Formats: sequence, structure tokens, C-alpha cells
Amino acid sequence: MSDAKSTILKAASELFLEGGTSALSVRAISKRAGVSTIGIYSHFKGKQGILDELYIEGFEKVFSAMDILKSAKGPRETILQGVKGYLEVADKYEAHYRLIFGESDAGYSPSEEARAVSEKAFKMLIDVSSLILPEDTSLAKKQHIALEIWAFVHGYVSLKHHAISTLISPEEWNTLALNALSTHIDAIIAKHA
Amino acid sequence: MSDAKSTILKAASELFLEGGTSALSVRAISKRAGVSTIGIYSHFKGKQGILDELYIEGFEKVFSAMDILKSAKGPRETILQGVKGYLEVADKYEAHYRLIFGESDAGYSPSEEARAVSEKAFKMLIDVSSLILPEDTSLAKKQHIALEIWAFVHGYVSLKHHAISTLISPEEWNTLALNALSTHIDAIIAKHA
DNA sequence: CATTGCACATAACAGTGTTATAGTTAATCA
DNA sequence: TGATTAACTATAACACTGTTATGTGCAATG
Repeated sequence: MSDAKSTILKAASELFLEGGTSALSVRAISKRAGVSTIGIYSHFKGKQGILDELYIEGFEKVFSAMDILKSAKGPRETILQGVKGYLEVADKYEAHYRLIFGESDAGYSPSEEARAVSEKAFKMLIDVSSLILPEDTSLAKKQHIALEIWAFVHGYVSLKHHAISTLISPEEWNTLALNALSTHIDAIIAKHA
Repeated sequence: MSDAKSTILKAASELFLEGGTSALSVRAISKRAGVSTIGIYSHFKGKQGILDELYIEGFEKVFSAMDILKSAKGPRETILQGVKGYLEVADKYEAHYRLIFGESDAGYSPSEEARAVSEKAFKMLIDVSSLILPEDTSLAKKQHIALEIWAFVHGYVSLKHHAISTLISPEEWNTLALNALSTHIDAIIAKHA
């Protein structure tokens, strides 16, 4: 990546972490990066291009959180560790997470390249969650189980972000999510044994 | 509600259903409603006020979907019926659902009144999900179980909306969600019997 | 009749993403 | 070396956004 390109991306990432999408105007990025506004369009495909990079950046963080396939503690604990990592990434990079799930910019929709990265992440999730299934399980079934786990974890993260109800303390959320997932994974194991 | 007020709200609701938040500009609403742009500010508190009304409108639809407490089929089937209603509302009023969960307008955050309506909906959810729990269960525990169910269902809806992966057909989603919820509710019942 | 208040249209302000125009600087090539 | 080309820059404009100030007319009230 060229110098100017990485400088722009760094500035955008900083602004993004500081104030989310609302702080991410083309003029603000170019000002902080020390380039002209037109630079955003020559080095990236406008704001869409910037958001794509941040989208991919976000998924790569999720990637690394789930990259714990080779655990000695057995499939159940490996998955729960992956869930824990996911929850932590979602907390630490909340802005990225919101962008990925469309919670921050109505106009944005990921490019083909960005979509490809997200599918790669889903495939990794399938690998991890397949650990609790018999080896001869069909791919469709594996996808369904992976989706099941993902939906559950993401549901907790999403509800937490939007804080519809303030009845539950922020610290408790991740514990509740882990307990619920633990119960559900046991149910899946029992069902498909 | 005055004539002009309901006319404006009707226009806003129509535009919203047609094209989501991006179609909801103050000028577009006033044009369709046949009033001046300033009318949005005299009858409502600007765009925020309009979005608040739609937010509440959305929650009332969720309300009515879950308002099936008195079912003769027993607690398990009653809950699953509530989940089914929830999924259907989420499909039918996708724009409202996205607004409620912040997936459509970054700048918007619900007013106190709107928040109150959402808490009322959560309390109803607690009532429904408490059906599978012993009567002497603590309120905190009831909340946790309600959150568990909500997170799971919402996770499916949210992932479906954003279609990270196109590997699963749209028609299949709700069936998968219902099956997963069915499994999990059994697990909850077994755990807290 | 005069005054008050309400709804109106028009226009403006500050911001957004994007693009056209024009000027400057650096590197490449004959 | 001198000329051309490419890449950068700044400035300004366009069409849009939410919001507000200004002025206009009309209706009801004192």
C-alpha cells in the first residue's frame, strides 16, 4: 500500500474509533490525513471505499478472535473460547462491529470484495462449530448449526449495543451470553450425538 | 391527533415503507403531505419527532404479535407462537424493525417516550417467557430468560437482514430460527424444571 | 375595526458526498 | 538538458441534507 493510502486509512480509522461514522466525513478524513478531499477519491473509491476498508478491518479482527482451532481442551471449550473472543472483539471494536452489521451508516453497503471477506469469516465459523458435530454431518447441517451459534451470539451483542432495556448491567451481558451459549451448545451436542 | 399531523405521519409512514430511511427526507415528507417543510417542525419535533412516531409504531406492531398470552396449548407452544409472530412482523415491517434496532439512521436515538414503549414491550416478553418457568422464579432470572429468547430471535432477524452470507435461502431462515428456538426452549425447561 | 396568533412559502445557513476546473510539482523520456 | 506526462494540490461548485429566520396572508378573537 502506498504511503498516502495508508495515511488516509490510518486517519479514517482513528476518527472512526473516536466518534463512529458520524465523525467520518470526507473533509474530516482528508484534513487529518493532510491530503486534499480529492485524495479520498483518487486513492479510494470515495467514502464507500473507506468504509469498505474499515468493514474488512473489522472482519479481520473477528477472524483473529476465532483463530483458536487447535485447542487441547476439546470441542465444547474451544467453541466457548471462540464465543468469548467474539464478544471481546465486539466490545473493543464497537464501531467496526456496528459498521459490519449496518448499525451506523444507512447509505453504505459492502462491496463484492468486502462481502467475500465476510463469507470467509462465516466459513471459519462453520469449521469451528463443526467440532461438536459428527464427522459425516452434511455441509448444509453444519451451516445451520454455525448460523445458530452466530445468531445467538450476535443477538446478545446487538441488543447490548442498542440497550433497549437498561434493566441489565453492561458487565453482566457477556456472562449471560456465555451461559446461554453454553446451555445451547450442550443441547446441540445432545441432539446430534 | 389533528388533521395535518396525521396527514404528515401517514406520508412519512408511506415513504418509510417504500424506501426506508433514505427516502425519508423532511422535504420529501412535506411534499407528499402537501404541507410546507416548516410544518414538520410545528407539528413534530423535526425529523427526530417523525422517527420517534415510527419507532413507537414499530414496537406496537411487535406488541400485537406477542399478544397471545391466553393460549390453550400450553406454555411451550405459546412461546413458539409468539416467536413466530415476531418473525412475521420483522419480515412485514422490515423498515420499522431496522429503525428500532438502529440499522437505518445513525443520527437517530429514541426519545424518553419511545424508550418507555420499548421497555413495555420487554416487560411483555418477560411475561410470555416466564410461562415456562416455575412461579417462584426471581424477577432477575425471568429477565435473563426473556433476554435469552429475545437475543436468539433477534440474532436470526438481524443476520437475515444483513445477509452476510447468501448461502442460506431467505425462505429457510424463519424455519431455521423456529427450530433453533424450539431446541433452546426445551433446554431451558429441562434446566429450570 | 384592530389585533393577535397561526400556518404558510421562500430563502438562507451549515453541513454532507461528489466532481469539475485550474495550478503546481515531480518524474520520465527523447 | 528541455519537454512532456502524471500525480498531486486547492478552490469552488453542485445537489442534497436537517434546521431556522424572515416575511406574508388569513382567520379568529377582543
